[in-house]
Amino acid sequence: MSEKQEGITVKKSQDFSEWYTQVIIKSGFVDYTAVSGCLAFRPDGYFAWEATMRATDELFRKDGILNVYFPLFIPEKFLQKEQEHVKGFTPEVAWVTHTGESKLDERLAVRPTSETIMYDSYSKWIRSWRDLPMRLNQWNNVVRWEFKHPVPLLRSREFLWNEGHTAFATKKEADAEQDFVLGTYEAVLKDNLAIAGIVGRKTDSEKFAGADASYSIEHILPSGKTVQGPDFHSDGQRFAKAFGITFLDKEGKKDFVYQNTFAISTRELGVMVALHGDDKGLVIPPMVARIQVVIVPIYKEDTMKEVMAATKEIQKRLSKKFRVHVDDRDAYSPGWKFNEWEMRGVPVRIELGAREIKEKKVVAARRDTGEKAPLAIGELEDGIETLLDDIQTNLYNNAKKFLYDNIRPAKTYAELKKILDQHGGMVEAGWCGSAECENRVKDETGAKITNMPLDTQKKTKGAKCTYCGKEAKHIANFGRSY
RNA sequence: GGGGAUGUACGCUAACCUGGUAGACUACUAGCUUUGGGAGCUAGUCGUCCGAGUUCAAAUCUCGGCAUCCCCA
Repeated sequence: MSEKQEGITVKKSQDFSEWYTQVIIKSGFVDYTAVSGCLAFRPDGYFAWEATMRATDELFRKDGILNVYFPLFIPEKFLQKEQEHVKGFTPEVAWVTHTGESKLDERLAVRPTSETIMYDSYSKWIRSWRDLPMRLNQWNNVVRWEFKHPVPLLRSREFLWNEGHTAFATKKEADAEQDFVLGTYEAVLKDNLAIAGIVGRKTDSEKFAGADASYSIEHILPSGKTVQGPDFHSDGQRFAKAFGITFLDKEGKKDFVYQNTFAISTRELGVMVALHGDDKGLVIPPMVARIQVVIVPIYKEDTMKEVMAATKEIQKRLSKKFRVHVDDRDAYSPGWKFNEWEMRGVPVRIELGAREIKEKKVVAARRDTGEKAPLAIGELEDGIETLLDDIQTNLYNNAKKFLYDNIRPAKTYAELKKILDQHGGMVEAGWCGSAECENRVKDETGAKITNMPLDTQKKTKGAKCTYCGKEAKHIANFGRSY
């Protein structure tokens, strides 16, 4: 606790960008470093990522996905092997060209994603149908040096993520993985970061470089902009053909594997901050909070001994079930501490003074609503547990409500434009499926198709493309994205 | 991809136009005093984004770079 900061000086509703930057930095979640676009994750921020990572990893592991690790560097010739892939990533690759004073014969890419280096190994590891499915995953960092204007977490040049890379004998088996992965990501987001998103299919022009089809979970931020969350790609046999990943099937016939890739990244932490934070600062969902409960002892000189003894006692009890911190700094007033812990987003604060000791109750303040309520010291564990559960649920419900409140249907193109300008968010509209209409809308409004939600596709009957008026093949969500 | 604005201490800001001892608040350190919603006093520490140019002299003027923010595509 070496530094203290003033509070947040702008309102979330008035200047979202400024608010976001202030909250994320002043709360001590992450910080800028000397390298533009590359962040330092501070203990609270990294804890939230670790919690998200652990939850995801656990679900992957239970389903049979195994963790591996591949090099940070990728030989240039590997990137060249799949043409769509190289086209998509080349503009943003950072290169290693020298070691010491000598120039490398072949420069090495700092991985923007690991398909190419992993699949080179897959081609050696996979020989028979007995080797399949091969479902591997790695937790690592990647670098995409494209951005003109980085935004902490939401658009960082280096970010942390998982990259799952699986290989199957048949398309059917490969496709069957999609529901599991997207369902896992949805659950992880809900149960940990308390955020929601729209699951859908990307259009051909927005799909992953090298994939046959891409699926994503899309978020809406309070600024009205959309942001892509976790994704899943059906790669078909494209990479298998480029990297020679073949196997002999039961009949002794040689075939290429069918592959999927999928990822969730530290960008989700940015979405969490953006959605839950308020004018007082950060609000961290209990599941990912490094400190879930902060105890602020309140004493005068004559009550100090008694209050500190009670504080230690309660700390000892609560630490068995929760992540607890006691703020015993003598130099600061209780009011100062309240403000600081609120800015840092700690879910529950316990106020404990002579008055509480006498009444055998503490004051518990919840960060999400700001409500203060007495809790009986005798039943403190239950009371805190209920409170933390409530906060987690409440944050998720609010995030979900915000999401759906900001998706509005449009029947006509004029309506679509009007909604984008007035509200931002997503506009649900019919689309004929042509790249031409998609691009026209993008050029004219700046909004692209975030995805085509899986659960609205049945509404296409009778719907028209909002741009050309022809019969709609899809219901698409349009939004201006980060 | 195009345009605009801004860079002074951890943060916020003054001096810049009109070149001449970088100052306030906050934070930080020490001591005293205080402690139920950002407490006070005293003393101290820390700064002109980087590089080049003009000049006796540059935070200030010029050029370049870098960074941050905003708008448009």
